[in-house]
This record gives sequence, structure tokens and C-alpha cells, in this order.
Amino acid sequence: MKPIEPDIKLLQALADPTRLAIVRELGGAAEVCACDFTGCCDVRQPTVSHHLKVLREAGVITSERRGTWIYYRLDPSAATRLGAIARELIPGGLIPATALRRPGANAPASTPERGSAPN
Amino acid sequence: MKPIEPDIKLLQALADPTRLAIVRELGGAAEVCACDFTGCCDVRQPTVSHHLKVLREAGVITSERRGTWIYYRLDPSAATRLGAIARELIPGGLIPATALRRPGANAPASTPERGSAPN
DNA sequence: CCGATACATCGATGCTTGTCAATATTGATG
DNA sequence: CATCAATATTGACAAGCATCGATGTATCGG
Repeated sequence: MKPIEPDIKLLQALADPTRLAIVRELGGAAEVCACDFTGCCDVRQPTVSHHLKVLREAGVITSERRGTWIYYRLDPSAATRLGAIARELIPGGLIPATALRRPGANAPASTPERGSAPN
Repeated sequence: MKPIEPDIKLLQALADPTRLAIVRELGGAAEVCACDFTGCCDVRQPTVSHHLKVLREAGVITSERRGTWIYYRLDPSAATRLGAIARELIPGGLIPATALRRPGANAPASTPERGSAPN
């Protein structure tokens, strides 16, 4: 079995309209009862439960049972991890700070070295 | 027609092992020739081409034809947009900065108001 | 114009995933 | 223990998606 990179799981967890809506709902309040998601997301209860499970296993949210209800909240590490991925998307973000001073000095317009030049 | 939220497209584009590998490859160099992705990603050329299209349509990368080759680079806005989503995941991130000074002062432990209390 | 190379598009295929109804489980309450 | 409400799990199904081989298109050199 391929262990599936945690970053992929995080992104996959967020890459669904229903789940992103759930997460955004959680972004506006400290914690939300599971029963409240059925209202905002236009899906049935089993579907909500399924999505909450996906989000939990991806480390996006945490759950806490309180009596009959289960309250969900955002896992702080989710924002951190997604922020780290976002930084990877900054052009030249992985280049050492010294190199950033010299504009256009990384990977000098990589001339492809594969196989052969076009005849 | 449901126009599909741009954020979802962005997350979906990144939520694939091959595409994330492509993007990370681009994070390490200013620009990369399309022909070089076939090596790093263990997929055939049509698949690479397909993924590049997905990434382009999601606004993650831009392409520029130079002779026979096509060079890809990261779209700077991708990092910005993903960073914005990351900030939404910060617990209490949507609360005005003033409120952040008072710990645990947002959304007072929402008691569910739906339907009825448990018997 | 011809051949070669880089890349895109098409069509088929198998796997993944989102969704639901039905059912099980868990916890509170009487 | 019986019952009710909240949530989880199961099984089934359809839609979506990643992948590939085959083929089309574009660009260059001669």
C-alpha cells in the first residue's frame, strides 16, 4: 500500500465544495455541533458524517463528544500545513535568500538536455 | 450551471500526487520545460499534458512557447490564493484583529438551537 | 515540402469518490 | 430496560477522474 502523502490528504480533504463549506463554517465559530452542518451544506446526514470523517482523518478538524452531540473545531495545524504548501508555490520560494537578491539567477532558462535537440 | 468556486478548482488541482510533484518541481526552478516532467512523475506524456492543462486552467501555472518547447512557471497568484485559504483555517481567523486579543471570546460555545433538545 | 520532435487531443478503461437509504451504535432519560 | 435523538457505518450506485495508446497539430531544420 502506498502511504499517501499527508499533504495530498490535506489538499484532497479541502478540495470538495461540501467539505470546504464545513471548514469555512468552522472558521467563523470556535466550535460547531455536527447537527448544524446538515443545514448549510444541502446534503443528508450520512454524507455530512462521511465528510467530517474525511476531514478528521486528514487532520483538518478535531471532534469532542459532549453528551449526545459532537462538537467539531478546526485543528490549528491545518492552517500551518496549508500555509507551508502555499509557500512552496511562491516562485523562487525554495531558493536560498541570497539567490533572491540576484533577479533571474536560478535555473538559467533550462535548456532541455533530454534525448536530442530537435534535429 | 454551477460555476464551481475558483478556490475549489485550485485545491482540486493541487490535490493530486502527480500535479503536486509538478508544482514542486516548478517551485525549485524559475521555469521548467514540459519535456522534463515526464521524468519526475512516472507517467506518460499524455498524462503530463493533461495535468499541465488542469494546473493551467486552475491558475496555478502559466505557459510560454519558445520554439519547439513550452516552458511552464508558477503563477504567483496561486501562492497568494492558497495562502488566503490557509488563513481561513486559522481558528478564529475570521474574527477581527481586536477580538484576537481576548482569548476564547468568539462564538460562545454555540448551543445547538435546531429542532429540540435531546428529550 | 519532408521528416523529426514536442506537445495536445481523443476515446476507452478501470479506479476513486460523493451521495443516499437503511441500519447500527451511542448516550441520555424516564 | 425501553425509548428517543444524534451520529456512525454499511452497501449500492452513478459520476468523476487519472491513465494510457493512438492520433492530430505545431514548430524547426534541411
